[in-house]
Amino acid sequence: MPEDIAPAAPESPQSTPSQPPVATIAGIGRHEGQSVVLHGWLYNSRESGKLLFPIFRDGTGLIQGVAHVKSVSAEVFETLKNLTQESSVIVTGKVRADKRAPGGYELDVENVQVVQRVPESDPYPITLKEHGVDFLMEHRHLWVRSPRQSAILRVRAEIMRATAEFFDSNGFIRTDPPILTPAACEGTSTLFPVDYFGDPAFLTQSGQLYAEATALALGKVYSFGPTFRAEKSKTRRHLTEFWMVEPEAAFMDLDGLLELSENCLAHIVQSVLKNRAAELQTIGRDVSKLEPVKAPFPRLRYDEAAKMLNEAHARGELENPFEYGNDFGSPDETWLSSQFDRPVMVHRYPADVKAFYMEPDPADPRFALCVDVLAPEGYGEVIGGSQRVSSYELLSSRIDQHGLPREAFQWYLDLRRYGSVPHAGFGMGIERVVSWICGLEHVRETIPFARTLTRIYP
RNA sequence: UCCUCAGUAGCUCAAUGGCAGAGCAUUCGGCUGUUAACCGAAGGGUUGUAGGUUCGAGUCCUACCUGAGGAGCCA
Repeated sequence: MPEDIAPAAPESPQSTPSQPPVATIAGIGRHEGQSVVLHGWLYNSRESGKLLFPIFRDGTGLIQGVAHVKSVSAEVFETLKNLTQESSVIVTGKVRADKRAPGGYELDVENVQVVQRVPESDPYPITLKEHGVDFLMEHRHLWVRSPRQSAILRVRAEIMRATAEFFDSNGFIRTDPPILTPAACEGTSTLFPVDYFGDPAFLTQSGQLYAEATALALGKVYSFGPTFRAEKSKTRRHLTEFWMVEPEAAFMDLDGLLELSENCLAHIVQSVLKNRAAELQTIGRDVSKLEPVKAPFPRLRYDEAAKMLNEAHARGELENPFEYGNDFGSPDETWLSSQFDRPVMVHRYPADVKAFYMEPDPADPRFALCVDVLAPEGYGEVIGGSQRVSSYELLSSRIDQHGLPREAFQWYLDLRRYGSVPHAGFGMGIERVVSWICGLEHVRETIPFARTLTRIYP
């Protein structure tokens, strides 16, 4: 139970003629030499005899405070000396530039008001020392306060903002699909079932089919939301709940889709480099690996990629031989994506290993007009897309061949009955993009609260 | 679903089949520029669970539970 709840915050924590202005740590340089008020938490505290060094965080950054026994009142000194990690505070102090400070500034503390004090009997569980994955994920609601995790979430927000900006400024209209759906779009084994007033329903695993419908209404559309897959995957690239962006455009062919993919990814990466440089530094990301990510991206036919994989295996760089005709395995993707300094676009896979809705290549129907975009440094697939089957007859027979429930796809077949056109789209997994741009080991750190095969708490 | 590894103090980890240990965190004391501060002291344990082998099991064996990494599948 929280204790020491302070009375209501000051009537006007904002600036008044007699009170210093409320500042953020990120913007504190604008107040050099002035007194400011910070709203935040005690991140850590060091002391050296009669000198105290409380470090505060406010969500925008960290700043070290300095308080000497003779520079503040006895009451303030005692309060600071006994303050516990992650106690919430309202601090007043004077901003001073200091070369010793990592952020360039220190705060000479003048006053501190404790909003809620963390009791010693139940200290904040996450210390500044090392912790294991299980412990951190069990305390994810607190782990997000750490500087590195906060920085990752800021980069995620920028990636989402830049993604929306890209599509909005290129004539795409956002049309979000339903999350509750009556049937699978690719197969039923990986769906989360829900009870819909007594009828079976599922959480969506892709908004694509609905995006195709709105694309034929509005021309160019995109959806942006959560999707759910009950795959029993335990890898650094998988979540059971993840966010996907799915653009879909009428009259677009595979070539147009390749251009759209590379322009979208390049815009996102360059936006993060421009707007979140400080966060990338906090995370420790080598930005020289991101700077080359500009259009055009290298393009490989499936056949060329397969040849490269075979040669790599012959040189001993890949353990297992690649069997022509199969989809690429995870190690294959990792190797391929490590060969380039920017994402590589692999297109025209064998139709047999790809989804039922993909248009066959008219030049050679054994191949599908599809593309996988593989992020560099071994991060692998971040985008999967295709030109869609536009013929009613072909789509209808494909649905039967794949054993899909015909009734559930009547509305989807309608799109080929009434003014069918060539159209194309892709799906981009936001968490994989965040993981790549931040240079992370695992996607579980890219989303505020990850849902994985073994975890649904907190 | 399969393969591999792990589970000991709040956390991170030690302990040859033979007395249950350290660092951090917490508490107490010291230190006027510390950068995961440092120095001294104290408290803190049903060694994941259930069986088995043994004079003796944290350690060996069996089953189960939980987690991690990987495969397949995918974004």
